[in-house]
Amino acid sequence: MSRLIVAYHHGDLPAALLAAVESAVADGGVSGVSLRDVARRAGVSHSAPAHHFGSKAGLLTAFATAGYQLLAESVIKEAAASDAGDGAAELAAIGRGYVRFAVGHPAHFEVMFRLDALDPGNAEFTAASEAAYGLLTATVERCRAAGRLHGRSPEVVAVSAWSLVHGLSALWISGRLSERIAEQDPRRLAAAVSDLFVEAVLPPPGRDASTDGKHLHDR
Amino acid sequence: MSRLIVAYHHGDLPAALLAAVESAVADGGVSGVSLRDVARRAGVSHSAPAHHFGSKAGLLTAFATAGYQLLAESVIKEAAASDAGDGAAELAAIGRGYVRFAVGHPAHFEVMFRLDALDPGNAEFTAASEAAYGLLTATVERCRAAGRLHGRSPEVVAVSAWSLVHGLSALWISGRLSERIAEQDPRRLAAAVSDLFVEAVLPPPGRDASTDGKHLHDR
DNA sequence: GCAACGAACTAGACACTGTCAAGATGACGC
DNA sequence: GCGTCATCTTGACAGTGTCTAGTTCGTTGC
Repeated sequence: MSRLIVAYHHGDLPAALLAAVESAVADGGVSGVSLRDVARRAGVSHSAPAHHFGSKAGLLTAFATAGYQLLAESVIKEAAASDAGDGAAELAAIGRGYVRFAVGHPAHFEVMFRLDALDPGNAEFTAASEAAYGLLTATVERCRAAGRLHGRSPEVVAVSAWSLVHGLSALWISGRLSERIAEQDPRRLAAAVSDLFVEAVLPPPGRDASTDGKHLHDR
Repeated sequence: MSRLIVAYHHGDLPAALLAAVESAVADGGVSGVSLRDVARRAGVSHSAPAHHFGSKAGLLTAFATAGYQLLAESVIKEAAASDAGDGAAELAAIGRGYVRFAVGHPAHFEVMFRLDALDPGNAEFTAASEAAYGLLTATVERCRAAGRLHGRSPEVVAVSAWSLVHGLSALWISGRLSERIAEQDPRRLAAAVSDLFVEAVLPPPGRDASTDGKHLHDR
């Protein structure tokens, strides 16, 4: 009851507006989103969104923040399903989870990296994005502790891993990838790419450098 | 002389408009670009851009097409500077060239992947993008012929390589990367990431699978 | 030399956008 | 009951993309 302080008129307009953003992005891309269209989809007046989110950038930032939370959920879920080990399998799971999120929530993904359309100073937004990135760095650190990095810089490995899955997701979403590649299931493609990375870059600890990842081939 | 058929009034308005797009994107991002602002920067009336490019999407598509041509130039230049071999060094050079382009022409790069703001059916655009992608697949094919792929799918290797450099570029441009990483020179970061990939994924041909990339470490 | 032509560009209008200021509505504490 | 205040509406403003109709001015045919 006291939870509904904010909800007498409409029900939960902020949530309804965020849902309207999703369908608007799905219909016409981020550049096709307008506050007035979002308002129309939610059945309210044209300036209701600005009242709750301040501006168009504020609305999109809130949507992007929700996206980072969904991303973290997807990554955690996928990592939990993998066998806990020295972090390497978990890193591949993070990659799969990242792409799974991007493909499952293309509208969120698209908005999350449109920084020029967002409010970059928003505290909740940066916190959500920091939290998601922390999942990656923590896992890379576990790989390092387990001797999986073979002397490589954890920073370079983390950036490479992030770039790989981010690039794959972005290219897939943009449609530029599906025109060219035979593998039409993005999740299987993500799994193949993630496994390739982990297997090649993070083979089980050998003597000094990467020595043998051969027994990982048989998946 | 006869080359200037198109140029009696202004000089070369299409080129001037494309240059105006670049500065407009640099100032306010893609979402800050307006046809009227571009026209103002070029010193012409508000509807002159539409006359030459049809629409806003047409103008941005022409700008993105020029971007793909610049990308191909940058990649070719960087690859030519590397010692021609079995393709592996060339692949790393392509990665460096890709990021060098993205960092050197952030406005073009930003527009090139904003497919929802472009005219996807434009023939010159798709031709330019195909040509750029062909440089990558040809190099991966040379690696395969040289036994550098160790039985991996050329398609997966090509997509991984592209995703890696594209993701790195996109994250760098978005500003999300520079907040977190100590290495502040994107070209050195690109070189480190490209070398990591080539060294780990495409070690010199060994017995069967990736066996030893150790002697490549000392660069 | 000179008109007809056509490409390059301008000027005006339209519906649409984001944002702001002011007003209306209705649930809540007292 | 009644003031209070967050929720939401209404109306206005400058700015936008695109369309139509006009104007300017080299080039070409004669």
